Amino acid sequence: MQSFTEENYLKTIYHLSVLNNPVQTNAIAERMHTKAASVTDMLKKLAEKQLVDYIKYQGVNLTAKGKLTAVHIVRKHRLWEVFLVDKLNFKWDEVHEVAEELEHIKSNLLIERLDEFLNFPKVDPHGDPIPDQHGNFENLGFIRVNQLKINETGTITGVSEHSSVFLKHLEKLGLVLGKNITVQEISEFDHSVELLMENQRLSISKELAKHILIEQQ
Amino acid sequence: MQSFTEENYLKTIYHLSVLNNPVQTNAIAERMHTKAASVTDMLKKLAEKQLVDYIKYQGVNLTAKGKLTAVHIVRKHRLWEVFLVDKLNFKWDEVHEVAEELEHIKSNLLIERLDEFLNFPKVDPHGDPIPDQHGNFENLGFIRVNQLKINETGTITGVSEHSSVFLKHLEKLGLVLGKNITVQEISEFDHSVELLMENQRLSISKELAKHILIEQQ
DNA sequence: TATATTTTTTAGATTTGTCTAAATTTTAAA
DNA sequence: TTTAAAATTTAGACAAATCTAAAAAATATA
Repeated sequence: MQSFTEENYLKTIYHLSVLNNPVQTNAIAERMHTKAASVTDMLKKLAEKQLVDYIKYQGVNLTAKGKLTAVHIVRKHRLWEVFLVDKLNFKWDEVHEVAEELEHIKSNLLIERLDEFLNFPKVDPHGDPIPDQHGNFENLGFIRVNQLKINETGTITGVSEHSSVFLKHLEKLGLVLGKNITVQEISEFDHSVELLMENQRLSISKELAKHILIEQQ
Repeated sequence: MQSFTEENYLKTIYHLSVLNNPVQTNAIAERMHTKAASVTDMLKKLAEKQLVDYIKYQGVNLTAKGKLTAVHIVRKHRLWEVFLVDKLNFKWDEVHEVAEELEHIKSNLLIERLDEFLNFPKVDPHGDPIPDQHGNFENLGFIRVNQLKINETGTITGVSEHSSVFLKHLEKLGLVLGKNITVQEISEFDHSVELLMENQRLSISKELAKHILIEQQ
């Protein structure tokens, strides 16, 4: 049985390991708003419990056991988000913080019944895939806007950043799920991306582009 | 903002104070499966935060502030129980432990939306009343036998459980509409209630007491 | 390659909630 | 009312998770 805190570390390592392997101490510290020294302490503890492979000064990778735990938390987080939006009429930028708490509730029966109640959703309100109870994702096939080349086109299907500032900003720009975009230009200076969306041009930073998931035609 | 642990202490004190005032250290320790010394430490802390009035060697009472906090947790607990039973098909004896976790989720929006989603229920699956967001219980024109304090008296005016086993059992005990009862004693062990009815003493379980509705004189 | 910078770890302290064992207060009994 | 028993508190220790400051290792730079 993991503590609330351990679960949060595993989840963070899981998310970061998509971008980079092994995951570095400072990256974890930054994302969790804590200090590198605290992270080191926890990594040792998680390594002892065989939840991560940890090499001093190098970083960590999740073990199979650690990954399974992390994916289960992600599953719970995303199912709760669907519940909040579909059943309780939360807006997609209001759900994250509450789901951060709900994801730690420890009942398998609860989560399987919730899944059933929600009709076995495959993606959460941000378009992120929901793993099944064995930790497997359905094949999703998305890429990120910053990975598109000039003149390539796609449909927005999700985001990979869930802070409300980010989501509000997107909404203000009209960059919401389902919209079609085409890349017009990519700045050599700061890699910002010029988009065409419904005959409107708009420019977004690389930072923003990175977190917009699209499906290509 | 209270911690998870503080909330559990407040809730326990709230429940115990229905039976006895002030609430004693050992009673809290027993109910929370902890030690008296730990309870003393926490009582000092809660007193400092003005959540309880604490007199050394005597016991504690909740302050208005403490009571409000406690009632809010009770509200959340009971609403979640309704959700689990009504929406996720939990049985009434499966809900308690999960609700013990869910009651600590800290979003007002969540709980008000949940209340709405459940259609503003007035009682939980065990027949216990659900306080509103201001901490008030609806005056239903009746209260339940388990809500009476020692030496209080009332007239049986109804029941909230209609299975024939239950009703037959009541009849056998002579607990029928119109009868006057007085509470003589409430067990600290199982909350069973010792009643005086027409000069006869009888003892009934808390479960039974909960489903007998009475009008007070 | 030597030096500077960044990253990470260690050492030691702090906070929260818990515990045991001993001391104190209250209550019950002789 | 004095003594015995029960309840409660204090003192001191411990585990979990965190922090700051200093030391050590890895990486980048000149």
